Amino acid sequence: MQNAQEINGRSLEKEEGRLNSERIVDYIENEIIHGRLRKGDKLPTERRMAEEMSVSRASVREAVKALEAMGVVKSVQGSGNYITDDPDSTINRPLCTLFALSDGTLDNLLQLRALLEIEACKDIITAASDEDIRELGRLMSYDYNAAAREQAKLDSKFHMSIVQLSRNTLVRYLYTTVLRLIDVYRERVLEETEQRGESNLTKRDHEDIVLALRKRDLTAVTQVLRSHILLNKDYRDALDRPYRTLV
Amino acid sequence: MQNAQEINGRSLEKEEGRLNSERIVDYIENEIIHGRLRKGDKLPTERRMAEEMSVSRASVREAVKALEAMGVVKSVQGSGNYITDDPDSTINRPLCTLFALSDGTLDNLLQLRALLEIEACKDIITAASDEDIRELGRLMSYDYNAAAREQAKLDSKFHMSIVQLSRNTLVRYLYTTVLRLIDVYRERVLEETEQRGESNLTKRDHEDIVLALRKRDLTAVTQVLRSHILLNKDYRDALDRPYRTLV
DNA sequence: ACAGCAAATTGGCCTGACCAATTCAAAGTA
DNA sequence: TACTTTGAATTGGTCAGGCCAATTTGCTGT
Repeated sequence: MQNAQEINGRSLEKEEGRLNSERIVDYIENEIIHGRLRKGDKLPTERRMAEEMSVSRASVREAVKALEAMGVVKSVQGSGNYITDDPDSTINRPLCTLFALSDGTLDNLLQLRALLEIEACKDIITAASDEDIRELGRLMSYDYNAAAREQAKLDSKFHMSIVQLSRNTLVRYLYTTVLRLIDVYRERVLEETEQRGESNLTKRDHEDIVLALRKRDLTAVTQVLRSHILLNKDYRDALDRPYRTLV
Repeated sequence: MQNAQEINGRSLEKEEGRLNSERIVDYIENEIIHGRLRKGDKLPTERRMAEEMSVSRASVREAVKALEAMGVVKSVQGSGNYITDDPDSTINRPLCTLFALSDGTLDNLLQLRALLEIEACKDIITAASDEDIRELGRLMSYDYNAAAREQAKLDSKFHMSIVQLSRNTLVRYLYTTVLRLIDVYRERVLEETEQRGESNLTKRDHEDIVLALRKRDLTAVTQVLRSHILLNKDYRDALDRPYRTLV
């Protein structure tokens, strides 16, 4: 088998120390970072890549699976491997298990959540249209007497909608992940305690948030958000325990 | 070949739709999240896992490579696969290419960086010891006349040291990643423009930061950090261009 | 022009083999 | 006894080549 190869004039020599699959991952990552491969593009066939890079298909597959784990590639049987950028499946899972490994606490999560959401609100206050904010108001008017589980879902949706108005891609991505991590815990709590009313507090908070946004009052929105997120009594008992032990 | 299997009483039936490698990833992730596998632990042999789960070693390897891409596992030839939690190799690369895919701008990055570092400073001001802050001061006193590249490296180290004092695991992790993304760009700039003095500004800022921390003055530290990070003229021309086009 | 079907394509998975780094225990030595 | 050496066993890295299953493609007949 050959050892040196060229693809697009780029050398793919068998470097010392690096695994085949790593080299392939690097190559594809590079193509992406430099814009030669873009969202939706189809990668060459596994068999073809294997041949071009003079490696076995097994190595190529390991690379593809790695990229898929990073959420950069999506495999479709019978069709091909495609570049994607789903922020959900992406950073999400890695960050989740990583966080579990790291003895991070629930409080860590909530703190970051508040940080990101407040940042998004800054953007909203300075740049969002009145219509955008009105839309948030509509999202807010859901049934606050529905089942707890359903309600939690809508609550998440409300907050997600806020953050989606941020102009910062990274903030939107990370918030998605952080909120999901929190939701996992929330779900767990719901399983155990099942139901419980008291969503009036939530309703009140949500109204206050939208109101403050409408007034473009950052101080107010910051205050409400901090208490809404950080002082939620559902979390109080668990704040300082490692997230890992909660889910 | 068998289809149903049990490991630790947990069923691993061949579910519809899920890939073998995915099932294995899920299984291991789960073991981690629930604390049954911890940092430093060694995974079972690839051959053993393959046998236990009734799949081929190829599938197991795809799963292991996926976990490695997420930074959760580290493979060592001849030795084994180990649970790790290196925040560097971890979230870092995925986030990097993902960010490249997403049209995120350099400004997005800097904004988030400021956010995280200021959050860390809050922690420092309320909880760090005077000794910790003195240590920062020592880190700061490096040669501000060294080569630009060397200087950039020390600058990063200084800021990293600040954030490492945060009690929030997630903040520390994310900052590492964000800073690295920025450094990639910075490195690029250095390659092009090569050298240039003017590090007195940096020196001044760093002094101000440590001073403000020493005084436990959050307002001051916030102000200095924001201008230090956001108003750096090196970035000015590139702020609104997609990060992808910069590296 | 369209619907239906069959072949080609493409990813998913398996077997079984060999290499290379590491580990480990037995044998040898000081 | 304690340390070193060394070779076998272990374990990840890679390969070849095959079969299956989903999808795509293109031909065919209406």
